[in-house]
Amino acid sequence: MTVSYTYNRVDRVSAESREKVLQAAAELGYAGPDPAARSLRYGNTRTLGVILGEHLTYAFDNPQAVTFLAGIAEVCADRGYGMLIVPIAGGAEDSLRVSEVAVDAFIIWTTTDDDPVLDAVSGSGRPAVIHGGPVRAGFKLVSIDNRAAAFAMGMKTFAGAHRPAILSFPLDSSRKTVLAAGIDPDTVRFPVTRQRLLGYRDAIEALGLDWNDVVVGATATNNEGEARSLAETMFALEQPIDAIAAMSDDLALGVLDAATSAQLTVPETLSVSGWDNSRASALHQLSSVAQNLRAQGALAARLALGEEPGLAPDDWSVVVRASTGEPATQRTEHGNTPIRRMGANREPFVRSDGLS
Amino acid sequence: MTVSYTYNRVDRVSAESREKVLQAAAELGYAGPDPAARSLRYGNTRTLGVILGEHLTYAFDNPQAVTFLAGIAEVCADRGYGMLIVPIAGGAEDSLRVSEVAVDAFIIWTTTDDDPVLDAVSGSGRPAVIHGGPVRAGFKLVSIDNRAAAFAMGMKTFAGAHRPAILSFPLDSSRKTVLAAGIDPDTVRFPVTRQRLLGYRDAIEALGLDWNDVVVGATATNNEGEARSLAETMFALEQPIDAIAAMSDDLALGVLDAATSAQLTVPETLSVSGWDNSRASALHQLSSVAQNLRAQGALAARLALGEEPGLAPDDWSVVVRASTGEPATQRTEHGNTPIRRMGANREPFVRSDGLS
DNA sequence: CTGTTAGCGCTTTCAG
DNA sequence: CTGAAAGCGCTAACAG
Repeated sequence: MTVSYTYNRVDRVSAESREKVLQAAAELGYAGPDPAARSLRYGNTRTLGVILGEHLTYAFDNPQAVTFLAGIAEVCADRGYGMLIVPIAGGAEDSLRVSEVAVDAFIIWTTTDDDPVLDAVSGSGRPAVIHGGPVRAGFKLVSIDNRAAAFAMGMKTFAGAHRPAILSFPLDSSRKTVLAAGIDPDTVRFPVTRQRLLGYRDAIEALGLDWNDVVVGATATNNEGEARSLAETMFALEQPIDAIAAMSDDLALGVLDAATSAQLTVPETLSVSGWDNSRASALHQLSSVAQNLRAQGALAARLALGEEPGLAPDDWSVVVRASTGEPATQRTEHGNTPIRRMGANREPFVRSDGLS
Repeated sequence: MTVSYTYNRVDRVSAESREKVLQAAAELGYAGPDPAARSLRYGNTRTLGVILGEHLTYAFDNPQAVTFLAGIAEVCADRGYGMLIVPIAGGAEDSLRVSEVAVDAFIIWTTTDDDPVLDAVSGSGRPAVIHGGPVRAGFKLVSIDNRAAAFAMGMKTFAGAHRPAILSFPLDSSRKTVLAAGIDPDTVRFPVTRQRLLGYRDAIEALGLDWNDVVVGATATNNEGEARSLAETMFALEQPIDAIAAMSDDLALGVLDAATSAQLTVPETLSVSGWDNSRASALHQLSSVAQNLRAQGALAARLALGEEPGLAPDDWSVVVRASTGEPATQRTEHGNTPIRRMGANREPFVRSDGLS
């Protein structure tokens, strides 16, 4: 039939025939080429698959993940690619769903080292870009150097402290709330969390403190309320905590709230820092690690599409505000770590090995 | 080949053959059935298409849209459906993209009455659910009664005011910033915005005020900073504004900020209300219209999947806090409007006609 | 400019 | 339990 040409090669069909075809289509209720048949024929789907954590719906509650998604969406909208959110629900059927999804490539929001979904992605044979970690053969990685950033922020947060503590994301998939000292970072299966713990430990040791004395509180979710109650527990310890580095601004805000209730002055009796430089962190004069998750999302999308982006998005920086005792609005740039260099000749913001 | 059975009807193939097939697959690098071919054969894709406003990336910056998405995601994760975000970029090619996308049904985040994307969805012949509006033959609608809710909140916000004003979403797709009196709501092409303006006008008239005196400020984006500067202009008018109903909490927070700078006391000299009952609205004692966008997202997804949900999500309510001059934390339930009744026999939270 | 043919990879009869 | 054949709807290549 000429009908295919009518829809695809407008120039290779006479206006007359074209009109006839369109008319017939209208009568028959034909809605144009079927996309599924098309992608079978073409061998591609013009769709990117996005895999969001252990359960899809957690991700939408997480402003960082949403920002990352916005970056992917930007590139997809520009290139005309669909963005297919894969229905991950934390069950055994997740792997099946990954292999049953019609996409050209995958983008994965950071997950545990041993998430079976990663095997399913490998098994699908399609290109994959992972954000944050874990590092995997065949997967491209988009990530800041979380360890270096945590180290830099740890140095600010813990400077002068005697009883430092860390407020962490969950340490394993059980997501149990934990409060303990001397946690071994290497036992943590979430690579981003692990790298940050390692970075904080680096700072503790650089400051001459003992890691085994450092209390780590891990919340079940990235939730301000939970952070507040953990902080309250920390303030009630025999030797009360005097510095807390939190892995998100939400957690840090919970700490600030608890500090207000406990009438602790920040930063004099308590130094606090967060992560991701949210609007709220600026509002509350909270020192925070800044990174451009939107740019990272866009980068991940470009890599997934097989583009070779020459320009890297900004790397991380430490934004120092009043909560860690330095003059407000001072901004210290970092990122010239051994792993990722800034400046004219900086390396591309991509790694496919070794970070973990 | 027996290979298909290996993957689909595990019971109809001997363990031995199955093993052989799997082994061969591994050697040949066969990654399992191709999803595109599968959906061609099955005639369905197990994927829901989501269309987000005039440009995809705006939506991710809009916490309300994100909450709605979370609701869709919840249902998709549960049912094993993919959630395909259609790459809408505000150009002529958007319609093409809609028809080229392999999905079983569409969910549309509210857009203008005449958005051509809607025609493309109609033309695709696939089921569609629209959130907020516009109302269209063949599309299911999930929406609160924005007019009734705006009326109820208008009555609280404008009570006792002499110079009321409204802070609105854009009035047309040009998204120009506007500040004018006596706007005719019926000229506004965004149905949600139109309904809310109509509701506020109903309140103005019920309070014996003149709509032609009511200043309407429309921001280009849902942005606190822009709201602040519009509010500042309003405060500098010959007869300064003494009540502002805003269509989002973000806008209302900008007003509160401007009020603080202008040393206006809230609610004594300025009454303010917002919309969507965000965390920040509670924090700042801002009266706000509450609706459960997450439940609406979930409902939209169930409808798109052809389910007939018996239970409707909660309807809207007016949450009165200190910013409109009533005792804090008092909560007035509404929703028993002519259009959508609450209570034991309430109508399903779905309409497919007439709201606009 | 138009019509025919083959085949993308799969699953589902239907026979063996 | 396994094999063969047909066809989902499309498009690229080739002939007319």
